[in-house]
Amino acid sequence: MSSRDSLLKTTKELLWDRGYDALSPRTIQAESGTGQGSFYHHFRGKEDLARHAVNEVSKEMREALQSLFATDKKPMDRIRDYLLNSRAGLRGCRLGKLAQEEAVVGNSLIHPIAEYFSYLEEILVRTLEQAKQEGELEQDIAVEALVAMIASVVQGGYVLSRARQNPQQMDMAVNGAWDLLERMKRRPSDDV
Amino acid sequence: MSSRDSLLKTTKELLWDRGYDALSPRTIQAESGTGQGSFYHHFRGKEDLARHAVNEVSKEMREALQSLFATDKKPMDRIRDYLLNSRAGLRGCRLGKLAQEEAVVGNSLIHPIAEYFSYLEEILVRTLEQAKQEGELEQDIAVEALVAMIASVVQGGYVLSRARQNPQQMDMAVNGAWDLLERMKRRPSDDV
DNA sequence: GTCTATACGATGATAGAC
DNA sequence: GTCTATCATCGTATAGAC
Repeated sequence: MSSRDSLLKTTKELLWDRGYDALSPRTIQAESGTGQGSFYHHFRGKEDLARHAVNEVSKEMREALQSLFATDKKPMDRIRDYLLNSRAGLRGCRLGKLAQEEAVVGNSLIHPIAEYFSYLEEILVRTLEQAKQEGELEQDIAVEALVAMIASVVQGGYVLSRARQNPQQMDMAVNGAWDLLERMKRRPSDDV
Repeated sequence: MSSRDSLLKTTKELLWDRGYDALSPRTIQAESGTGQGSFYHHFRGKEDLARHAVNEVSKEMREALQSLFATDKKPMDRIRDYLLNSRAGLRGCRLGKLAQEEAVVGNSLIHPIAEYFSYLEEILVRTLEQAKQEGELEQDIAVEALVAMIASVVQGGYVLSRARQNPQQMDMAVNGAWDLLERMKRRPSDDV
């Protein structure tokens, strides 16, 4: 692997665990086995490297979303698959965690992060609209709000898991959300 | 205000905005108008001061919860009040934000944070159980999961608001959650 | 209780040789 | 492309005078 790739790969991992502010060029160099020379030859500096890394993470996560939703399953089953997807609650969300840092908001780093959540919203809206059309979901549900709720439960699950140092908080949160959603699926008795 | 109080007050504010890691004794001194002498006279160091500050925040937030839930309203109305409570989405949760920092987890700071969320869980469980007893909520709902979902939606609302730099994400998330909960309230037709 | 002086490692980056 | 040397500044804390 080239020095550049090595720097990027290491930075992606370190960003996940320590965040942006607590990350130092020296640490990245040590972990990736590269030196000053490579670091500043390939990137303008810490922010530049981090931006490239976050861009990659954002892209990877959008692709993962896409393949998760690109199935023949019924809309609400895709929602269920998303919600109940396995997650490392204690480690936190690769992007959501960064959004909590002051040094990230008001920085170029926020854009690829916002882009991911924007895409998540888009794909969830599309899926729920389809669920409505196919009669899986009641017509009078406010889709935008429901989408924000679904995305929030996942992000909040990470926060609770970390705050309580208990990975199960994540599982309980998404299960609670799915429980409600499932009951919301149009009942036979509601048929027109 | 005494130097000690001034240090604590300033630290609580700075912790909210910048978090623990990005906070420096020098900054606290500058913002609070105190000097080295006062800082290290009243506290052992940065972590000690931060712990006192977070303890106070945790206590304040638990008291706020308590007074929010100490009403004669029906259980589900108290849940509604909690969910739809006004929140500064862009600023983030004073405690949830800290839980995302690596320097906080695995530190004495995590305890007052966990304590708050533990208390929140307790109070929500109690309220939902009461809602069941009073027939406001269907009997077969899993309370623990629902509670984790409610707490998560709030925390996730903060994350989404910051990630998208849009305070409305918080409002949409809690509204989406309340919308589902309201539909879950036991319908007249379900009466035994 | 508060002040100033001082210390030492870490941070983020530049300079120039190879 | 990569290395080593160097730098100004910040972060966290101690020492001792007042």
